[in-house]
Amino acid sequence: MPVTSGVKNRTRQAILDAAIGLLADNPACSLGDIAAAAQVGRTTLHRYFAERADLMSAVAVEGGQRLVRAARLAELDRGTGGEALLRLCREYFDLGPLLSLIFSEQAGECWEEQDEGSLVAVIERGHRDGSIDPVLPSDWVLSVLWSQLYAAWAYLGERPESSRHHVLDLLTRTLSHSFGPRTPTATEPVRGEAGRGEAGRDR
Amino acid sequence: MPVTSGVKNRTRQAILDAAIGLLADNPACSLGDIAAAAQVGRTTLHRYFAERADLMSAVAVEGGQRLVRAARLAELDRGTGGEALLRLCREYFDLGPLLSLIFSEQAGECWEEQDEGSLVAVIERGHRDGSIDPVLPSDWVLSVLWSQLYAAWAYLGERPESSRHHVLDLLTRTLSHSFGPRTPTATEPVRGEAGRGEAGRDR
DNA sequence: TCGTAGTGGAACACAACTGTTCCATGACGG
DNA sequence: CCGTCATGGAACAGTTGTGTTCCACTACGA
Repeated sequence: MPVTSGVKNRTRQAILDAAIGLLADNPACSLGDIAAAAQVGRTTLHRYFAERADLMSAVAVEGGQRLVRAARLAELDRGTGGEALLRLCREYFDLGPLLSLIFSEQAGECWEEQDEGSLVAVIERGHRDGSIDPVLPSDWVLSVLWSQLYAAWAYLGERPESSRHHVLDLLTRTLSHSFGPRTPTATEPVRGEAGRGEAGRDR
Repeated sequence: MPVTSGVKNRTRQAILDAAIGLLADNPACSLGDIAAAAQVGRTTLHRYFAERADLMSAVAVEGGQRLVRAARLAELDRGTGGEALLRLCREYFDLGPLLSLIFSEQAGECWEEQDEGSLVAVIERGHRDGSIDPVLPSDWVLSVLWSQLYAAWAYLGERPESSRHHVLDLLTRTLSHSFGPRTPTATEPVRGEAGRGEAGRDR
């Protein structure tokens, strides 16, 4: 198949980028707004994506690809599970507005698919190698990861004075503390955990 | 002013409850849906809230009141800053769907207002008494608090098999780890009522 | 120069939501 | 029994977004 002329590729990409940017702020924004943001006529937008649903699924596919690319860059096989997860977090942070979109789960729903599985594998590796608290279920760890990722992105957006680097620093700090049984400079036996030992937690 | 008849109060409250529940899932839901969920005619809804904006601001006011009430129940003055923040978190968790609404910041915008200030005060107290890592800015701590609160609520909603108590437990664990520089036993205040005197853990 | 690919604008019908008006009904107290 | 109170339904006009059609314009290669 011909590679759709290059011009069409660029137009299509511009529409997708605009869609991601606008939908992140307002998942109910109109196609007219998206077309305008992409500097494209609404007619042209409809020429590329016949219905709104088509655009949405294309955005989902694009987002999924970016996620996979980020995961590859993070080299999840390297180091402990906890380290890999933090590297992934840095890569994800660069996804920008896509974070809002994924987190609000407005567009598609199959963001992760195959991804989900490999991330769980990384977390379980962390459970075994001691870099992630084994008490925390994998899907809970993922929830915390995504929520803090989104929080960091929103935090950066609301505070132009704080640098991307600074926010990323706060993020990795709180995240690693959340997961690690006691990652930072082994502060010593936590295991005592007074008060909660006997309570029949967990069912 | 008369207390608006009691019946009207109940109707008004039913509409507000339905609105909070539906808007949490879909901030763009129609007034017809809200009226139906409240088991009320659309006409009646318009009789209480002339325009959509009126309903939205009433929801914002209602939410703000619930926030203040939760903060009062948390007795923020007691114990270390970190302990107070975790107690607040438990109270906030009970707000249910309101969490989604507040977090997405769709409705009004003045959710916190006066609240914001007192929360920052609690966090700064935690900075001083050593229960919250002084390196973390107050607003970042708040961001993490809200995002994980929302994540926990969503987590519970997607997994009917996990108990409210279990999720709350995961939440306080990861949250306290996020904030505390070295406060392993900070998760103690699970009971709440008993063991007051132990609070003197600050340095 | 001509034909084509890619585009944009104008117009249209259609659907959904909104806000309003008018009227009918059931409950309740005097 | 009658009046009011609170309500629900039906109908309407107005707005906004959607999806489609048709036509005009520009750039570019043969």
